[in-house]
Amino acid sequence: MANISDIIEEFILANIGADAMIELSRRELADYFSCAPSQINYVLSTRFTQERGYAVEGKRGGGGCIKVYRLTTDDMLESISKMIGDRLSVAQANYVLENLQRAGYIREDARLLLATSISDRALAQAGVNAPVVRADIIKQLLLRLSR
Amino acid sequence: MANISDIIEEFILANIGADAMIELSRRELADYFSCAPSQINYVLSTRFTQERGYAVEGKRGGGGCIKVYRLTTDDMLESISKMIGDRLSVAQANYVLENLQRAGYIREDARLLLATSISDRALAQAGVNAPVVRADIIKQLLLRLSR
DNA sequence: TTTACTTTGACTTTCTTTGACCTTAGATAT
DNA sequence: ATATCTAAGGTCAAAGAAAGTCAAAGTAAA
Repeated sequence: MANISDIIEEFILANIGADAMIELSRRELADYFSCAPSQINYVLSTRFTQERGYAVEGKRGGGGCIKVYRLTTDDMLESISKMIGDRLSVAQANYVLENLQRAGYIREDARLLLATSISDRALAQAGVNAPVVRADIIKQLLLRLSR
Repeated sequence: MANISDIIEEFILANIGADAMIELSRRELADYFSCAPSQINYVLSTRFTQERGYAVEGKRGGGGCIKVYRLTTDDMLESISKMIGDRLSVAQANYVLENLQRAGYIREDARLLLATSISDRALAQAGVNAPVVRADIIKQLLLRLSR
């Protein structure tokens, strides 16, 4: 515990604040800590990953910046998410969506739209991969709902 | 957020008003924000696009001006379906979803969930096909919403 | 001594800003 | 009427300003 990455991690953690978001400038941070700009990317990609409960979003060009969000996890969603394997049929996915509605995470209109988005028609182009894509979509939804 | 383009965008959004239209003078705006006149065109062509639900119309010569309209529901479904080809980027798909929300077809929570379901992460397994799958999902949504 | 983690920097991609040059519409003079 | 002038807006490409990627080199831990 003394390397720059850890220090930068501390800094971000300390400043991410109550609204669970921080907006930073890669260049300024790098200047401040006297390191290569890409060091910031390294810290973000090793410490502020989705698995650890963070989302990172960057914008390039003049006035660009990097935003780091803290996701707040919910045990129930996490456990559902673990139960889901690599593949999901339309029926299984709909079952999950119905549960989410029942549990109050989503309303009926959203459920119907989501059902459309994971339907066989919508995922036709994914071919044999459709069940895998469908599982991923549902997993991402669970992640999103848990933040 | 500190670049002129974003500030000019804010300004236009703030002034477009209830009648969904604003008439502006390129010269005056550029003077006001101390930028090149063509900066205004840049803002208009990157932020006030059809995808995002706006139409821009300019008139040259003496007494010329630029009018920015916010599109309303009727125009929208039509222009959106025209816009959608075989493939759709995440950004494009999100504009569509934002338009749908603005037009009152979907609520914010549904939009966010749908955004998740067409994200790169969710469609990662579709690989190179992701933009095609994404376009299909959006098309199916439009079909569902229009009935 | 491996193996995993850090640090660095060259190169890429994306978005923004600027300026030179073009086109159009109305006004004015002939 | 017609030609010319002038005051708009339009286009495009080059330069600038971020952030992103990746691989090589350096360090620490097992």
